[in-house]
Parts: sequence; C-alpha cells; structure tokens
Amino acid sequence: MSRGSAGAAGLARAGPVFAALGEKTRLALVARLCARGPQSIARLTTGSDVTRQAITKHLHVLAGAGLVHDVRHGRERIWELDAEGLDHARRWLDQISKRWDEALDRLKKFVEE
Amino acid sequence: MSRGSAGAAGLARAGPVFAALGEKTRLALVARLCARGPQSIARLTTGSDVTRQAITKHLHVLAGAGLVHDVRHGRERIWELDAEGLDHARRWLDQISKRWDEALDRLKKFVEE
DNA sequence: GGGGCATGCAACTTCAGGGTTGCTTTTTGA
DNA sequence: TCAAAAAGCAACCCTGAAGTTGCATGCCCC
Repeated sequence: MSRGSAGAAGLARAGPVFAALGEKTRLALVARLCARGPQSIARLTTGSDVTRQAITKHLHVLAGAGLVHDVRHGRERIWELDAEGLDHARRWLDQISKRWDEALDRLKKFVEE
Repeated sequence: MSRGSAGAAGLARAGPVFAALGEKTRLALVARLCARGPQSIARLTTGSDVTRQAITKHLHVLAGAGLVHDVRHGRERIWELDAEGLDHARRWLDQISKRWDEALDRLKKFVEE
C-alpha cells in the first residue's frame, strides 16, 4: 500500500472526517457555513435547536477533522469551511468507488468468457 | 434550494451514509469488501478484533445507509458493496466543495475591486 | 471605568450505540 | 440421518458522546 488515499493511512485519515460529518447538527453546520459564508458562534447558534456550547463543541470536532477553522476577530470568533478536509474525504470515496467499478468489470468479463 | 443533492433533502440522505462510514470497524469493512470482493460474515470476521455478531450489526448499519447489500447463498450470506450509496455521498461532497470554491472566488474578486 | 455582549471553561446528566454472551435455527455433506 | 458449520435472535453491560447548566473571562463602546 505505497500510495493512494484508500489504503490504511488514507483510511485512518478519512475516518474522523466521516465521523465528523455523520452527525446531523454538524452536517447542518457545514451546509450552513457553505451556504451563508463564515459566521460567529452566536450567529451559528440562532435558529439551531441546541445550545451555544453544543455548537462550540461541534465546531471543535469539525476542526479536529480538518473541515473548518476559526479566526479571532475582536471579541468574536469567526468560523469558516476548510475545503481541504472535504477534498480528502471525496478522494477517498473516489478511490473506493473506482476500484469497486473495476472489480465489477473484471467479474463481468470473467463471467462472459 | 430547488435541486441538487446539497439541499435539505440531500443532507438528510447524506447523513446516514457519513454516520455509517464514521466508525473504524465499518470503514474497514467497506475497504475490505472493496479490496477482496464479496464475502460471507464468517470470512469478514476472521482477522477482525470483534465478534461475528458485532460484524453482523455493522453490516446492517451499512445496509441501512445503502452502502452494502446481501445475497443468501446456501447457509451463507454474502455481502458486497453497493456503489450507489458511495456515489451519493461523493456527490454531496462535490456540491459542497464546489459551492465553497465559488464563494471564495466571489470573495476574492470583491476584495480585488 | 464599567455595563453588556460574545465566548471560554468545567462539572454533570443522559442515552444511544458498540460489544459481548448464550442459545436457537438453518443448511451442508459424509 | 446427524454432526458440525454458518448465521439469527435476544438480553445484557458499559463507555463515550451529545447536551445542559452555571459561572468566569475577554473585549467593545458609551
């Protein structure tokens, strides 16, 4: 497994990303940051059905997965999306589905012989 | 948000997929099914550090997310990948990262004016 | 300087999910 | 026919994550 993000190393990095996205509040946060741009914690909390502290925790989980990052701005903390983390997860899915398609092709050809 | 898989509906469908992939045992199962092809439960269990029942539960979670499906074959139950579920998650990530890139471009042009 | 807004920190509660054990059912093949 | 393999079912434990409450801190602006 010398290269490619579908190997053991890529798997270890992809895990936290999927885990971060696999929670409805966090997924909604990502979608919201994408749709409405960078926002403060207080603004991200309005309209949500959980507490500001809950939002804060979720943002840190997303940051740990490399999906968002924050910038201090006066007394506010502005959070915005981080495209790199998203790309990594996408590449992992690309690898898997591509390899699976190839495997299906091989099987099909084998059956047809 | 009238179309596209990044809207509320796409978000609702993408959630379970990411949640399913966001667990190391399940992610390893997907990688294994991709690398070694369809396998029975017993075979998927060998080499794993958890019980057969745990593997069974995980397979059902993956099936619920549309990532795998099973075929009865005698006294065995063969599980294999389901490319459609993978593609759905990938398209969701595509939408998000594409829209984010566009937003960054708009911001860049705005700043340069 | 000080009131008020935005956020940070820490302790606590709750519960879903990951895992196990023990037993039963189905199916194979000799 | 029957023993063993493969899987299903159900009850149970237990950790961690999601969420809350209460209070402390930092920063802007009048």
